[in-house]
Amino acid sequence: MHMSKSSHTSQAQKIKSLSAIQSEVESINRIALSVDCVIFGFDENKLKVLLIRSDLKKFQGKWSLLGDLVDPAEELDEAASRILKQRTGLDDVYMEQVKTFGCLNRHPAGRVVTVVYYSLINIQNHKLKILDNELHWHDVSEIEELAFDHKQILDCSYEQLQRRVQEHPLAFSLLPKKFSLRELQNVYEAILNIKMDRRNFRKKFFAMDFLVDIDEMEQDVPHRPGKLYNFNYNKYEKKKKKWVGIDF
Amino acid sequence: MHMSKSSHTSQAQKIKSLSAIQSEVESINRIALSVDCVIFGFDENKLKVLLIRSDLKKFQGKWSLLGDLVDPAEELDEAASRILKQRTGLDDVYMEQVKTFGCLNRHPAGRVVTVVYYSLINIQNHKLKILDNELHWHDVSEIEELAFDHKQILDCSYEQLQRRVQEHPLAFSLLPKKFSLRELQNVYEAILNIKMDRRNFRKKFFAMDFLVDIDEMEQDVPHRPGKLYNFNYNKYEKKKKKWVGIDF
DNA sequence: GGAATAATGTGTTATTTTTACACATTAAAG
DNA sequence: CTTTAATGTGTAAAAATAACACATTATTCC
Repeated sequence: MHMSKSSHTSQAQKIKSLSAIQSEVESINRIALSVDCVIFGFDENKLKVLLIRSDLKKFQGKWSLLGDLVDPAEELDEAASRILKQRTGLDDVYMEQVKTFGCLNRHPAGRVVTVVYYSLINIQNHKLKILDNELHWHDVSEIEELAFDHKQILDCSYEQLQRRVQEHPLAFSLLPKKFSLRELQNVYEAILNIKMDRRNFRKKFFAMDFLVDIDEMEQDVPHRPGKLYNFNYNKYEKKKKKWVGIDF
Repeated sequence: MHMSKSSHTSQAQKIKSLSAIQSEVESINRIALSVDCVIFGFDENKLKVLLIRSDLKKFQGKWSLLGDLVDPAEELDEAASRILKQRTGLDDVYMEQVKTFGCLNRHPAGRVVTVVYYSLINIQNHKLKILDNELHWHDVSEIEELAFDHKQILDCSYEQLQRRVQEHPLAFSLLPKKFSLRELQNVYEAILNIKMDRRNFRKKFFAMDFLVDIDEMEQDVPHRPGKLYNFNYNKYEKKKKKWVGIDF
């Protein structure tokens, strides 16, 4: 970053002392910064997102993403983890920065720039431990309105998830460690909102060779049980693809 | 965004007045916010990036991206445009947000969170109008060290460009309106750092059917001149692909 | 002006990847 | 024991990608 405003006149080198910059940084040029978390889960064959009732009068009754102000002494990633932990009791989940939203009027309390993260959670393994403000899971496909600009944030995060899930092994973060191929396919179908051919889907994943047959079967399913698999992250890290190809 | 810190005890609905939030937003919780611009260009068959000498004593002699603090009354995108305009005189260029970097110690003057944008510029059409602080183009492949965390920011932006250029018609922003197929291929080869088959490349682009043969030839080239083409953005917008496919 | 040079322009074949599609098997439910 | 509903498996057609060579044209250099 480069802090001086150019004068447009001289081509000379301009040097500033650290203290000159510090006064700019410490002065009026500061802005409230928040982190918002879009927490995705998968249940009943649907993609879900975790919402609370907005605790702001202006948006009373509206649903809202989970967020909080960033402390000036706090890393962004840590703020995201903290919010997740504080609001849900959950820990150690997949997380990825999406984008930063900074519209002047996005927050009624004044200028608040927000850095958005999305998380992927396996709902079965991580039962919510805190339920303040009616915290619970909503179908992504049924959300029409949210507090603030959160609908726009959700849409953007969902689109990023759709893009990323096709090129990276994210789907497994939404499933238990042991899963059947049908469950895996259900995740893809829910996220991408398409139907896939079962045989081709199986062929594709077996060809990738990242699934480990753990020699167990589904339990307590109301139909013929399928085999269970693990995803082998080590193997993936070793042989993951280098892209290349133009396609638009 | 949701601002209260959860107490972890009650499951009741908690409501805050706007003024309560405002005091949080206006108080100590504010952070200096900057925008940094990674400005890519293409020249001599190489991908270039625009750098200045850091104007900060601590990094004297080091090269730096173009950036500035964001004014609390300024949109993020506008800050990025302003920086570009102020430092280079350039206007109306392709721009995309990359990511936000917020490490506690990334700036010697204290906590400065920076939102990174990259831009794509056609160097021929946009001659630099301001040359303060030795502003000029550097080969991306030859950059080894930069001020602040700017090397990391550059790497991240370059990787995003590599990913995006394969799925979106970005390459044309680096070229003049009229370009030859060879120039187009050179852009891809430079960005992706690979060699491509000339015949297959042509076949691919003709099949896409977004190139318009403008019935002109290259001028003043030291070899047989090639035909010139435009990119038809309208046609692209109409028939652009919806992805779908799992591949990692 | 003619020969040498260097890049443009073009088609076909082999390979790989993707898609489409049907039937026997197994366990649970009634 | 019969019915039901899901699992598990292979092949053939179609599409996309990769590999590959030669004639043409303008420039450059004698």
